[in-house]
Amino acid sequence: MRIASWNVNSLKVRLPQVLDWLARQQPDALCLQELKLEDPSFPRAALEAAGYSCAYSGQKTYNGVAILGRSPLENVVCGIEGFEDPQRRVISADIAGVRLVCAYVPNGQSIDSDKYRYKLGWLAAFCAWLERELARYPRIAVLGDYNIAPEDRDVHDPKAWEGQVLVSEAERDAFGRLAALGFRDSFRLFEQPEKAYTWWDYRMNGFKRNLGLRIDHILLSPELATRCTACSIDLEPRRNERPSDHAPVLADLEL
DNA sequence: ATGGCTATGTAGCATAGA
Repeated sequence: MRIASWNVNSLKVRLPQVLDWLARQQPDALCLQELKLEDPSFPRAALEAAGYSCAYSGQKTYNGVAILGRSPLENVVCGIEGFEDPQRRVISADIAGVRLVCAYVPNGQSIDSDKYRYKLGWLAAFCAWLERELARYPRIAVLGDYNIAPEDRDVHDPKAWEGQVLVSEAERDAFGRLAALGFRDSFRLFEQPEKAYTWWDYRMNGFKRNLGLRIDHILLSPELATRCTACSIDLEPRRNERPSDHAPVLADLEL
């Protein structure tokens, strides 16, 4: 089973690229973030024609998440149970005996902003909820844009980024608490190239110069981690015309 | 030099992303 995650930064703009990518990689499930469209505008027909069923939770302009599956998606749940949040950032579903959580963690803007405090509170609620979900679903994967670079090796210039949003100690602690629950960063289960990132700034030729961050992750429950055979970042879509600023991450599971 | 680019909403710029 191949699962994947991609922050598309507008599904409306990126739909042709998503369809191309689905045809090329043929994932069994794809989690999308930053749809930036409302549910009535979700391109359901085009994705179903490509062979994917869809579960989505969108809003105007910002945020929005979806799960695409080559087999039916069941028990779809939107949001973090018990955490009121008007921002559409989480959707979960069962597919082929695996529980998938698609998440778009808040960016945080800067460490002195209200958005940073919202991010930390959001992460605390997310972590507490995932502890309960992990107990319910031994086969659970949490995919998405975490907006956290877990370690300095996930940052092109750790000195320049030191203490900033996406790499701050409090954010890395939150990521560490997910690991403490038993979730494994699938990318680090395997030997990987140096300077592997999933996001590059549109400005300053960030991608060409590989000035990136690894902030998109596929976390796996212990049971799924033992069944994971590969994890990689696909750089090809970042080379497209009008690319998303994020690249997709993929993981293969032997179930 | 705190800029640089992209997308959205909405009609000349403001907000947000990371």
